[in-house]
Amino acid sequence: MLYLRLKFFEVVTDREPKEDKADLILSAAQRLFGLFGAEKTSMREIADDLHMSKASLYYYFPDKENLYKAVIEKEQAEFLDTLEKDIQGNKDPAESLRRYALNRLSYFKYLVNLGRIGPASIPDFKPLIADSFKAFREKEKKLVMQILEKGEINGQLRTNNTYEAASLFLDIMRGLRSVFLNNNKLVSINDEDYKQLSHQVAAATDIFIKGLMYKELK
Amino acid sequence: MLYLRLKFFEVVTDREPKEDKADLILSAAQRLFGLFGAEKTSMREIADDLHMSKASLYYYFPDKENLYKAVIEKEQAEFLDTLEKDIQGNKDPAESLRRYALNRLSYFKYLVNLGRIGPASIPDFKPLIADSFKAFREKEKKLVMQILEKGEINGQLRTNNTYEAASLFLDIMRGLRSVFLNNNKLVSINDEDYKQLSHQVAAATDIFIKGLMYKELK
DNA sequence: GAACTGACCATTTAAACAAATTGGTCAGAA
DNA sequence: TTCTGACCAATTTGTTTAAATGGTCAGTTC
Repeated sequence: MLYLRLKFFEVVTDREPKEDKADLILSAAQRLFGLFGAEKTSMREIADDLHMSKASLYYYFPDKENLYKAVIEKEQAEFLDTLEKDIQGNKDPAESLRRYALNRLSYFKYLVNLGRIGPASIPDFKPLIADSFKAFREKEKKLVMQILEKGEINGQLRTNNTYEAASLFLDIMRGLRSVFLNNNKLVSINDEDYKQLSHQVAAATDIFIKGLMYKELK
Repeated sequence: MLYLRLKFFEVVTDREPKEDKADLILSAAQRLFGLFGAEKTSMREIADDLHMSKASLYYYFPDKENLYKAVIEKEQAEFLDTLEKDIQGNKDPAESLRRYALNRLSYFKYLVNLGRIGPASIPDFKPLIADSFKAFREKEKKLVMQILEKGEINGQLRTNNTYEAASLFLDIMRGLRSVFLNNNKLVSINDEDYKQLSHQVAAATDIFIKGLMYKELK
């Protein structure tokens, strides 16, 4: 009976945080990677932080690279989710595009300020991580294509090729972020920087939308 | 008389190549910097290449950084010159913008294939060189502003703020180049790459122009 | 049998030191 | 005025050694 109570108690505490071990590891890794960068965070540190053996980490994740990948994909999934919901709720394609641009910028700021993007990640991503990013961009592209197609249908926007237009738009956005980072040699983005970049991104989005709304005048 | 002939002869040979020593040094440096990168080219190598003493280089250029700066500014001046002429000859602003974009791309290809831009230049430019690039971008901006203003006058293009529009356009162009380089991890640009990038840049320029030509429909 | 561990290993990385190379100077020769 | 060899401080490069790291595995623990 004592045994049963103990067991029951343990089950309860185990359920209350609603996180299994893999999630705990993921969170710790996320925090430490954000603190020191993935390269400067050892598996030992993560294990110590969780008061568990390093070997245990390898029970849940095959290697460090896959752990890092899992952290990144978790964040990407979260972002894509909120993005999708935001778009679904909105009817006007032009407005959706504008909202995408600013949401994406906010995610960018988050990544930069966590050191996930920038000079620190110079020994740039290994193949596995690069694949994650590529897949993420493809998902983004699909979302933007959906927006453009909606605009196409109601005759508001016109593009010969939705895929190309979406690619171009995303590359322009990405390019502006990249140039902004390079121009200012930033390691973190404060409110002032963010305001400036938002302004530029909004302006670019606006012109892009108008460019797609353009009608030949006869 | 013999002395006079000798002197005369020397003056002639000196004029024929039409290059003084500083130019010779500049050319050698340009070639070697292009070959090995500025950081991996020593002043000794440049001097040896010219069969002169290293100390002589310092008679013409105060230090290595300024020599590198001179090389870069020489190239920039040449590019800006051809650009300016190309624009002056053209009457249609939209067409001028399109031509600028492609000319600028060609200069970009030149710089990349010379190793002047890309992963090799990671310990990125010191203050002096950064200033040169900044000045170059300002000159570019002025040129684009001229184009936009011409469009403004004949009512073809409309922008609230020519300066901002020019900045945005240049940042978009720069961003696309940057993204292209990062995406493909390129060290040199072949014809296939170039064609692809040209296409994208042309498409972006087109949408940008249409965005500025947009008229509110009532 | 699933969850976990300490001890172990091969490979990277860091530290420490010496040797070579580098950017830059200068008195003086041509 | 143009150019040089000899020279210097500082950085880069090579080399060796020690420590730390990612990863494995036989074997406990529950």
